[in-house]
Amino acid sequence: MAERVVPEHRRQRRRPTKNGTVLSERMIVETALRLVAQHGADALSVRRLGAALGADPSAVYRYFRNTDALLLALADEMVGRAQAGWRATGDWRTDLREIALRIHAAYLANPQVAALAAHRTTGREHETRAVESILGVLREAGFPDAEAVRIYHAFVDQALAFAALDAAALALPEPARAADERVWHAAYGKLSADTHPHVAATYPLLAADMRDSGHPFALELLLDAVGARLAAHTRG
Amino acid sequence: MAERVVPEHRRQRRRPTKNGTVLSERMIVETALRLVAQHGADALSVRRLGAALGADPSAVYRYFRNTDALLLALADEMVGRAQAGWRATGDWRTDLREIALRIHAAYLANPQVAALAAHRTTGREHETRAVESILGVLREAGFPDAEAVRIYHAFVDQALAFAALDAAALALPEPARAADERVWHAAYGKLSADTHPHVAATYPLLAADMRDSGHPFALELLLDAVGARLAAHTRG
DNA sequence: CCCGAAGGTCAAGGGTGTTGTCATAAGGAC
DNA sequence: GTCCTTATGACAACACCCTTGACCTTCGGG
Repeated sequence: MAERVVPEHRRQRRRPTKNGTVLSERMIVETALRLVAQHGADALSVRRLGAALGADPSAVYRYFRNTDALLLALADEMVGRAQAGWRATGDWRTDLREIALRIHAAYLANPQVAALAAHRTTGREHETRAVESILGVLREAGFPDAEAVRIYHAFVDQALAFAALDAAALALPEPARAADERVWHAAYGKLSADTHPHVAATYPLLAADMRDSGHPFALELLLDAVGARLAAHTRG
Repeated sequence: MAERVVPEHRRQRRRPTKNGTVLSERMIVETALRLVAQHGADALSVRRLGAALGADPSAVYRYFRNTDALLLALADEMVGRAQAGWRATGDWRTDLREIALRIHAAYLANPQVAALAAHRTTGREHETRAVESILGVLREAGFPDAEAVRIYHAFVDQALAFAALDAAALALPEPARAADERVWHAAYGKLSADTHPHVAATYPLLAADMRDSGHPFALELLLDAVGARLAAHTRG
């Protein structure tokens, strides 16, 4: 079949589909995100996407080489939405917290896509801008380059990892998700103090705490540690 | 079809398959892990599992209600392998570090399964024992219950989240994985100092650092922060 | 030794991504 | 305004997926 995909900026002809809609990369990405948001995780199939677009499924392959390419486009779109409107305040701690929370929120808004794409490196426009922003916050805070890079890496991976973890839990098919939640009461509530003394002693606190994400607190811990290092650098 | 699955401990009859093998829950779990380890992520299908077992694919459904139940069994097996032989030393920092690194290693040993199951709560034997161990380390270090629970949550979620993130990257089909790695040189190496000054200034450090996991350093940061809190508690 | 039923097998239904081929309309050339 | 090229949408088919209902064989308790 040779090469089917023509880069978006070089497209000239736009032949409408059978029922009149005119396709484009942008339109496909938006339709896919909407599709996944409205119906479950399993809704993202080329066939269903075709149906939602009012086109034959195979038409999608004129715009994306395969489903992986489509996924990367969806991922970068999410990163873009996470950054929309963000501006540095000059206070590194405020800025980093805001960035992490925005990433988390944007990913959770499309959990199905986030679960599939959070660990990918796209190198696309929105992603590179995010990297630039975070590095900027750290270097301007006063970290030497090597340390800024190490902290950047830990920080961004932690944000993405938690986003993926929480998104994956949300993206679960409903029966599995509900079952996982019940486990905290069903299994952990029944453990005996003889075999599991620490769980038994803290069970009510545990069941309550595990209902929410561990991300905000883990983020504060990371910021604490980063702050301590910064103090050491600026003192030294 | 009524209820097909008989709990393992109540099985009495064991009818051999057509080519002579005798099935069991344990054997299916081990075969599945081996299958996934040897061939890629996509190797885990009921059909292929049936073939590897020397049985009709549908025989698996006599042991697991569906593929999700099988996945949870695989997940708990991994948690069990992570803990095998672990014993507390009495030094909380050493113990927590060891637990996190073991989880990370065990999950990366079966990346395909880890990527699918790291965020699940099974409530099974190996998982509850791990929870007990971690809570024990924190409470015996001197944290009051409420704080121990919060730190437990952040700690374990961070370990699982990084394990899932790194596993997912490893589990990628080879072409996609290689492409993601190339991006750090191809895309980020070409960014201009005009538009991305911080990336341009740190690019060699960045490309080198991103080759490895951010987990070890993020873990040390978390342990630093936990240590600071512990000092505050024991002083107060 | 018999017989109930556990458990392996078979076949089918309804999904999936992907690709080779075909046909049609868009838009440049004249 | 007409023609021609070719981009692009449509169609059909392949090979795989999970799951289930019905069937049948063989195990093992009485």
